[in-house]
Amino acid sequence: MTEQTERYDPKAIEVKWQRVWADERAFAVPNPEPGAVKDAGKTYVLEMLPYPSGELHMGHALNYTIGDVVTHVRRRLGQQVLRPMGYDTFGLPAENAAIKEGRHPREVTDRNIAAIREQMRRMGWAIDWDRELSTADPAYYRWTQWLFLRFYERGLAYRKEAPVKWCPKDQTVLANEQVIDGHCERCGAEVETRNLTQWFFRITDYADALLDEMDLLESWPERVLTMQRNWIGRSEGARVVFRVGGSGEELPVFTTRPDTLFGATFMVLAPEHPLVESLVAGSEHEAAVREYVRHAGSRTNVEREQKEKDGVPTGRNAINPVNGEPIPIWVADYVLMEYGTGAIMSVPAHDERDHAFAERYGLPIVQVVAPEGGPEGGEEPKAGAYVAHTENERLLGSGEFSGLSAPEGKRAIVSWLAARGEAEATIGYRLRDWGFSRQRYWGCPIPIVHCPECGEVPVPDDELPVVLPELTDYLPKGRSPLASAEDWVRVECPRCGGEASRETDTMDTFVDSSWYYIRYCDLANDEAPFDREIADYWLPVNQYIGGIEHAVLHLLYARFFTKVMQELGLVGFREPFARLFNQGMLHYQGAKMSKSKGNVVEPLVYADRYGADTVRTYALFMGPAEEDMLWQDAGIEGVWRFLNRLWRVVHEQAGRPGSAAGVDTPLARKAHQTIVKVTDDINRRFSFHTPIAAVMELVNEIGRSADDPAARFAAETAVSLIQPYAPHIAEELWGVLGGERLWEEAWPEADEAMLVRETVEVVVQVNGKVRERLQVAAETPEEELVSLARSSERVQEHLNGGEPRKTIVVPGKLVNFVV
RNA sequence: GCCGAAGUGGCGGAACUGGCAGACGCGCCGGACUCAAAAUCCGGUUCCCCUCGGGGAGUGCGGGUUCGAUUCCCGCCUUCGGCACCA
Repeated sequence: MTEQTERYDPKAIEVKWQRVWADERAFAVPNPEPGAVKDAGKTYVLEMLPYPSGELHMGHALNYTIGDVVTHVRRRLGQQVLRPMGYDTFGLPAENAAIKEGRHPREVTDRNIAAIREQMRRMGWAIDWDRELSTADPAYYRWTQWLFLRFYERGLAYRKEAPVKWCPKDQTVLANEQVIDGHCERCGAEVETRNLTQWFFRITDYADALLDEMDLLESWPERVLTMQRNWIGRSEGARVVFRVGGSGEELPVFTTRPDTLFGATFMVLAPEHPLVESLVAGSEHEAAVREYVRHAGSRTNVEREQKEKDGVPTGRNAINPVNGEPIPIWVADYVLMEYGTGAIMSVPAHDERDHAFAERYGLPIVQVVAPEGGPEGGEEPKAGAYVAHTENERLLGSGEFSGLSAPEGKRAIVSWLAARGEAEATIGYRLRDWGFSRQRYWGCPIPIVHCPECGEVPVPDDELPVVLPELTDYLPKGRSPLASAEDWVRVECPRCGGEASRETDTMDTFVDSSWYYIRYCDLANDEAPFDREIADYWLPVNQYIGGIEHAVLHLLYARFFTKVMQELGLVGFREPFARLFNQGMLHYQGAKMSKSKGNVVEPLVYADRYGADTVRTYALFMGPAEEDMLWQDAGIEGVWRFLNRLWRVVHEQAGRPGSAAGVDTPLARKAHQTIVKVTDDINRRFSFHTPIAAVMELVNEIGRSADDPAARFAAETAVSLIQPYAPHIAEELWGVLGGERLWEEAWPEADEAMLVRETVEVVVQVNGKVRERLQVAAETPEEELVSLARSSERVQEHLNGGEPRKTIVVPGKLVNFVV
């Protein structure tokens, strides 16, 4: 063997094997025959698809390498693994990238997709390249539009005027989920609230299903479920009807604390509340209220939250239904029109915000609930006492309800009022309908025609897709760029044939990605988005992998879409992703790795230097993949050295006879233990970094005991186990050892016989202090164990020749003499 | 404020069911090879004390359970993440 062939040259071998995999379509998997029974042997492994807004960054490398390890291991365990790839082409990320370059988004995304595809091949990921899609492909978005029409028919997609979030920089409406702390998720600009006519999906109808059906999920990170629960924000309470004094007009409020109704001392309306104007019309308060409402409207959401609470009185009263008492009605912008009814009953003794407001304006504070052991029933609560809500509170000063516990009080008061038609138990949600229309060019057109005669008319299915017109000037202008494509906009009304115009807003990119995971199953279908039988065969996705940033975006939307598709009879499952894995964020040079911070690490730069195998292995060796990880340039060197060591060790063993059958040496045992450890870590614990350490340990051991009769077997084991991480070098070394097509070899199984421990270690203590450790036969009987332990010199020394007062024996683990 | 996660060497991190804390890697120290260097290989590396046999302390802090706790329980502290004028 020459010096040349012995040097590890990742570039050469990686190109070589990637070509083999491409030529053989090594990771393609066929669809089932019609009528095929879904069996346990199928697996769908999916990673969130990339935006083609740039090139691959290390976050992608981590994401897709996790999926790759899962894919390889499951394939080698004999499963049929579907593992496709696509591009989330439409949307702001890609369009903004195109604007920056001054080119057309189609051109930029086509180029980026080509680059990303090439980079993915260079990373050697085991992708079924026959199943590749782009959401901006008319053959794909035709079905996005088709699905929209099905939602529309059911009233689940609708248009209305509503206060919506507007990003002044990106010049488009955003979904609530795309607003982070009052700022645009993409560009960071502070968002405004505008009243606009927009398209919405009725996701709020599915709030309970989205919560309750979390039970159907096999394994999702708790933090994602918590985030979704928080986002949906279900709270049980009651709608209670107050009436305006004098007019008797109804003024319903939503409250989660009906037990405190007797403590309501004033009422507050949001400035946007429709009744505000009529309440003050013609009164001495009119001018001041109008001025307040106007001023509140000009404040940004952030200002509204940060300032001290302020408000103005209307001079009118509301009648508290529990006791008929009149309480003043105020207008204040700490009450939000979007939540509940836009009006609240204020209980300053039991709500922090109401308390602050009451203090400022000298409004009465009446305590009506107290913790158990606090003030007794009849006792007058101290004026100004503010009591925070706790679990075991009792009602006081609440008429006939005094003495009840808070939960009992809630139920009793609500049913008492409900009997008079003045209250009903209701549930409030934080979740709003998903506003999905965008005033941007680069998105899926909404297949609706506006006709002066017929109103909104859906585009007939057979006219789909409504193709996005090619515009040279597509820049955002605050209104939809599509409106300037006059020839495209002008259209015959599908219903009456009269002159009509197309909808010019486009869909949010999250609509495109809400169903892509099903399209992969049946990519070529041009009669339906997918065949139900095929979809039901592959889905739900067995293992979904992606970043935490989509916890309340994509992951919530996709769950919603799936539920609707199931109700439409399109699929037979309610949840799209059975198991979810969120990889952590990467940190580098003291900050989260991100483009904006300019500290991104590009996988291909490192792949050029060390090879893709080193990058892949290091990406997972950094630490637990579900936690944030620190990229260290020195760390990747360690993996590079490991692969070189593996290379050398295997070549040393290549000339030796292969079999390990019947060989029982320390190294053979080590190899078997490593198999168990690696298999267990990947399959049971879903841990990807410790297996690498285990293989490193094995390789070190082989290097130290190259003459062990099992050394060659141990080397084979190491190659086989590292294959999911470093498939190219593993393939090459497998060849050196005389094998071929390792990617199709069975995953190694440990020989049970090698793992039986004939001896166990027993800890011997005197008075709880460890004095000796004995290796004894596993089946040593108790008495023998005790006498063995007692005969130890070191133990006798501490027993001082005396008899132990007590002896504790845990077979196989411990003998403790208590003196 | 509410909810969730996490605190282990100089660093990233191991430790499965309560049983030798610090696997593996980085860094550092020493050695081999070399004219020399790089690369590679071998050994050492939690801290303190030491008569070089060993002894003591140690997994954020304080308690508890246990023969035995990084692991289980109670109470704190700190950090990170999510939600938050949501009534």
